[in-house]
Amino acid sequence: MTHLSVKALRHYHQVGLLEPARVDPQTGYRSYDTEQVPLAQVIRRFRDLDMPVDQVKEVLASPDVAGRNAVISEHLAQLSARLDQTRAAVASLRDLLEHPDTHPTIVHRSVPPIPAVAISQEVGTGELGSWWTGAFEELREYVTSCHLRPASWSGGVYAAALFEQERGDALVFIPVSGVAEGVGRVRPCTIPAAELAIAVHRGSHGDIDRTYGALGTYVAQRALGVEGPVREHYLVSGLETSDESKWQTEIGFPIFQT
Amino acid sequence: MTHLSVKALRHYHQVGLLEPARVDPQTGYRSYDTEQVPLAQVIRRFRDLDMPVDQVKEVLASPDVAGRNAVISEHLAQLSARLDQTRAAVASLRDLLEHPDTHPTIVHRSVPPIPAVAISQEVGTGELGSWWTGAFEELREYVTSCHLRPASWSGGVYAAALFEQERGDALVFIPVSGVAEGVGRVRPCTIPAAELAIAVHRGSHGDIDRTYGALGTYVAQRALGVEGPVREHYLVSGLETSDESKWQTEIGFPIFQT
DNA sequence: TTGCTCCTCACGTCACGTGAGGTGGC
DNA sequence: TTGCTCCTCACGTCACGTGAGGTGGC
Repeated sequence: MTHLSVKALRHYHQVGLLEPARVDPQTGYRSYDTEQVPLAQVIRRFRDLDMPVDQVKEVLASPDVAGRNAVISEHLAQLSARLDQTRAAVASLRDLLEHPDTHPTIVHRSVPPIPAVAISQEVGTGELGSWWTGAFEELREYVTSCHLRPASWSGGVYAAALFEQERGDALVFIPVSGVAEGVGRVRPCTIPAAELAIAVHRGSHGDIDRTYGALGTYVAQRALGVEGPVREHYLVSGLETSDESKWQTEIGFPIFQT
Repeated sequence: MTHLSVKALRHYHQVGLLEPARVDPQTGYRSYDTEQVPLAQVIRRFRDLDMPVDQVKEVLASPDVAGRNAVISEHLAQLSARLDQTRAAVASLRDLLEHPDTHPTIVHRSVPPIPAVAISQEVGTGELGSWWTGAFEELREYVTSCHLRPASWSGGVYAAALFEQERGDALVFIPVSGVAEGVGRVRPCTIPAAELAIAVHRGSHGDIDRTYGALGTYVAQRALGVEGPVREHYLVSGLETSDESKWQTEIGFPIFQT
């Protein structure tokens, strides 16, 4: 009747998602009422949308329609985001296979210490995107409210662990001078001086690994050492335009002669 | 450089997807060459598209571009199919929440034995869709090549195990008379007589469970017994139009008085 | 000598599917 | 008495992530 398998029904019983109307105490046989059919159908649809069982329970438990719709909308937004990501991955794969030998120009640059305001935190790669957006929103609000003028490009500083362990220290900053104290998560700081090997990545961050790979190959082949976190400067980013093909990201590997 | 985590690299080593260029026999330390970076980037993209590791191995192992592209295309087709399915599930969920009390009209009908040509097999629900399409293509080809005229609607007969155990006997048929022997998978047979409770499902098969649920509720509330496989008749189906909203499927539960 | 990095197990994740082995009711 | 259906464990799936515990090289 519901196109749920027997195994699924047993599982839903076990996790408390859909309880049988009666369970025979002698034999353990499960019985359901016809009134449970619509509920089962709703559950099946949520599961078809890959909504986790716990989240389905939440939706069914929330008594008000508003709260229920919020959970549903959030899940649909996640589906839509995954869809965008898939589309980007397809484009990125196609580009990689069609133009395998695209190499960016790499230059060396000494950067001095930069006074800035920054937000930093240990984050996982999964949440990095939303953290990045939220942090820059807060930074910009702070800079605007203090009538400060950015002295240069916004940037980020990312620990190696973030890439290697999927979790590590991230810091985003806007260069400004003369700030004594911060507000909220915003803190004044100085981005340390560094010797950088730099390349500009154009386009979506979905294939930013190509430029990372080119830089890494460059320093490995020249027997340069890499020490410290990677630096990024956002020449054009999601803060300016949602057209990802216009994005430009400067990537800097901190190097030293070995 | 590749945005693959250390854990992922170790895993890819273990399953033989990406072997380190050198492994120190003393310490077990893995070393990679810069030439492996592009390969790692391709792997990352396939995995971003949820291509199973074994399939990625297949793609990378296939020496000719044609075979490689075939595997890729097949995977992209699967992605696209899943996307359609998701879209359908969203529409189906919305419809269920907005119109929870839609009930089809249910009638009783005695059907006589029907001579037909059929293809039958034990199948899983996962492969049912493509099996169905392929089987009907073969049946139609047979009917056309023998200059037979269908005597009524095409149909299907589905064992309960197919719904309850995700795997069971399925049979699809085209009613024709006077066939002595089959070709390929096609076999002449007689669809047995039955007493049916019938409802017509309109629209995509994505929410055909609603009509199944309505029929099941109907027979349960009238204390009718259900015995034998479910019957479907395809009044309008994917064989006639790809516009799923136009589909009409007659569903018959075989009943008896208790 | 002390961190740091790399390593190897072993186990957890998530929603069931897959058997194995057993029992009640017709 | 014989199938049939329902049950309960226990384990497998898939691609890693998460610790625990240990070691080599600077």
